[in-house]
Amino acid sequence: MRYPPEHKAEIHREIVERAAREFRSRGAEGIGISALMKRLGLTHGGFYRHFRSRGSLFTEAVEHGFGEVAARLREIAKAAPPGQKLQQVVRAYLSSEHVDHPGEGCPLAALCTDITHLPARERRRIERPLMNYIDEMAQFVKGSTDQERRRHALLLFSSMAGIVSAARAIPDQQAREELLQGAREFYTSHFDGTE
Amino acid sequence: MRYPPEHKAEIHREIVERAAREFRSRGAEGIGISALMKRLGLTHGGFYRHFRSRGSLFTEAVEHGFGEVAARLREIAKAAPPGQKLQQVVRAYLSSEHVDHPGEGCPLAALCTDITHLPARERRRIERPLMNYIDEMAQFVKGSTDQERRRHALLLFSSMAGIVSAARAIPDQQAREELLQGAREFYTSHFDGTE
DNA sequence: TGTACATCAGTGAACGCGCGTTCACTGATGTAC
DNA sequence: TGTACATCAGTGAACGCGCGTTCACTGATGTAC
Repeated sequence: MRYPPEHKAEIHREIVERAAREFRSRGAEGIGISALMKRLGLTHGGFYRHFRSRGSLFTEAVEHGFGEVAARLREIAKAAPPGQKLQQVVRAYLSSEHVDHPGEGCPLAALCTDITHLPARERRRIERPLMNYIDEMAQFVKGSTDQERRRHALLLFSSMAGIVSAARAIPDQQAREELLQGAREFYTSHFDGTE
Repeated sequence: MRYPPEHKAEIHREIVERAAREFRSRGAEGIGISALMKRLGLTHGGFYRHFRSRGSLFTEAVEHGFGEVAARLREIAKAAPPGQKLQQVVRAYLSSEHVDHPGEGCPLAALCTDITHLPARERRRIERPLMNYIDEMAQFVKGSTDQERRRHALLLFSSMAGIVSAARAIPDQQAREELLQGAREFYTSHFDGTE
């Protein structure tokens, strides 16, 4: 079959979006090419018209995930009353919503250990989108210079990713909610640069 | 061959110790039964005299890992001058030593996402050793009641696990060291209960 | 004391399965003439 | 305008491989008599 000229790019994007969701919620080994393509109504054979390999898709999916989360948090900050931008961002990040829906959440929280085990080449591809994400968040974080704000943002988001990961690992609902609640208070009071 | 009566328990322990190391440094899917047994000078067939399944070993290895790290940090606190216990513990946890040697480090930092994807039954088995670890660390953490210290300890160690994971994901050595340095200062100054 | 048998950690071939990847083929549409 | 051919995303069978798991067998030592 012949497809319209924009068709290929669209399918490519659909695969990446779906993969970004599935990898975050099930882990890097949690879904195969065949199952992934089936979810888009396609078969596995066509996959290699779009990607060099499964690993390449994983990297691209992680990159996409960082962009997606940055965009979401950007909107939340935009909609927040002045002086409450960081508070709202931290609340969204440390929400049980985020803990319960890894598929739409931060790749750092959902895939950090998988990223760690990536070949160096792939890991370097991820570095820039990660740093763009952090740099964008830096504007809401306290600090007297841009550099200091960036350092604080990396510290804050690495820590919060740890909180979200740990919350997901804790089966007890109450302990989980307590951790999130405590963390929200702690991080909003120590990193706010917008008040 | 017939082996001395304590032989089986010894081999069992050796497998768990080695698995705890390999899983932490390579991830839950990073090593197979065959390669693991070979590293102990054994063959894969005998594995099932010791464990019901690979998954069961993984859980046991994680449990072992928590005990191991708790013991190491306990010794560090013990050896620290009074008033510097938490500081030393945080320094050890947030050291580049820890970042560079996941195999001997905290399972929360090395395997959090793998733990998240465990079947509920296995995840619950891990809960107690994790909480024992946290509870033991709680004595060094600020707070006016035991409960508050425990809540702070969970917050602190989840956050620090996130820092260590993120540091491992960051290829740039300088950015990594900067993150660790900043985090050491931040967490020692905000959670110390021994000064 | 000697003999026959039981035990059981360990061995390594074999099995089954899933997965990433390849490849010959399809078929609707675009292009050349 | 019509005909022959090229294009290329997608299909699904097939391949190769690794891995978890099983199982018949080994053989040193313990136990029963």
